Amino acid sequence: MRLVVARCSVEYAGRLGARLPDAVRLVVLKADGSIAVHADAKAYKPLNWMNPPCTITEVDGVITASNRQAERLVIELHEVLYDSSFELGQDPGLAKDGVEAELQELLAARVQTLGAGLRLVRREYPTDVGPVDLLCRDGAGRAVAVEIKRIGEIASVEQLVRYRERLDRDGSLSPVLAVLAATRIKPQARVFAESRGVECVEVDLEELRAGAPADLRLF
Amino acid sequence: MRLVVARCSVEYAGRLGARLPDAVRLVVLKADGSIAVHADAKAYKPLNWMNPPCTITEVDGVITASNRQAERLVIELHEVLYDSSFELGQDPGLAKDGVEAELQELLAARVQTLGAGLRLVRREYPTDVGPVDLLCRDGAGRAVAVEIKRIGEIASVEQLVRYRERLDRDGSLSPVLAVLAATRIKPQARVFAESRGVECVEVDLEELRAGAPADLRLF
DNA sequence: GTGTATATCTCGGGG
DNA sequence: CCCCGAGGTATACAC
Repeated sequence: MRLVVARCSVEYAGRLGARLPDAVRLVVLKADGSIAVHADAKAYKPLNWMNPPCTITEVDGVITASNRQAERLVIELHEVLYDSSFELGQDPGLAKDGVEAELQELLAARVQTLGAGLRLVRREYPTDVGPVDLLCRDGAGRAVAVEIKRIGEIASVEQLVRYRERLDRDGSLSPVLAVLAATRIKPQARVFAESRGVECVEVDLEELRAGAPADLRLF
Repeated sequence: MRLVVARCSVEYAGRLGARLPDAVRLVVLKADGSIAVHADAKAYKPLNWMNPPCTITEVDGVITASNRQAERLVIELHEVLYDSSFELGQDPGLAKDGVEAELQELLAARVQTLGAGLRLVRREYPTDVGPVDLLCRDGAGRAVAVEIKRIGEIASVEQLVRYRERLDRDGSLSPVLAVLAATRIKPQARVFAESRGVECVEVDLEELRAGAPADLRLF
């Protein structure tokens, strides 16, 4: 990893055009061939960048990065305050929990949390517009499509309605009920769900993790 | 801006949990109070970070950042290879073109590109599910809702259909036509648009910029 | 503040 | 290769 702090101007031409006037910035050149330009604000987003694979050349204080799509990033270094390289090695990587995948796993093991009498048919049930998170049958044998989200928004409802529409074409499933399950469902999403006949269920991640669904805790 | 290169381990607890084992990484502490941890790969995304506003403390080689939502980022520095600060000053900022905003501006000035006889009623016409990019009337006086995208996808069509549904409740507008305008429209979006009675128009950004719509160039 | 839409989104997975 | 979905998305903007 090479770190350059320099007064520089930057120009990007590709999916859009962008220009950065002369100022002091941090330029990071990483081992994977990527390059990023950072200002002294915003933790997450670089001002300009190019992802690998790209080829980077440096001639007379002008760093040029370009890729296969003919995007170009040109950094003119006017005054270099710092320029040094470090050997970092491969990163062992990031372990995560609490994402949608975990929620799906927990709910698949306890679909009755989503409605009394529900039983799981399949996770990631395939349709030709994408996989349904959970396909279930309720106590009366009706098919139930479940979409799982951390945050339930309008787009989540639309996604689910798209799936239901497809599943309804299958005579062995139709008519299909739809349930949106999320740790939080935004009010407007709830209203929209109502208008589309989609049931909303808010689930408690901590309770699911503890292994005791709320409906069993009542006793 | 303070740059620290160090062997470190990192832990984040908040919207999810994440843990980074011991390895050499770059830690960037910016003037706006943000902090980011980078590996030697991926131009854009830090491994871990915390956005401002957050409070950062450092005690005995342990940097802790926390924010109002009680998220916590803890970086344990085990071996510091480099640690230095730079004065960068305020960045003059990024000028962009070619984004959706430019496309909307160009199309607003030349709505006839989207259909003969069209005239603009309003940009960002408000509905209670969000603003319609362009509201127009066609030669026959019918209301036309236009959604503008760089890339037209299925979600774009659904967004537009949502708007149309709302606008149709207004007797002075109903029945409302819908047009999806984009520099590129994906095939599946096109099929879906057809099924929803949404017209698709691909527009040429270069031609729009040149100021001469295609339909006028025929003569 | 919440809610909505955009992004050079990035990133990963599946066909 | 493209398409699609998730993200601690971040970020801007309207209400």
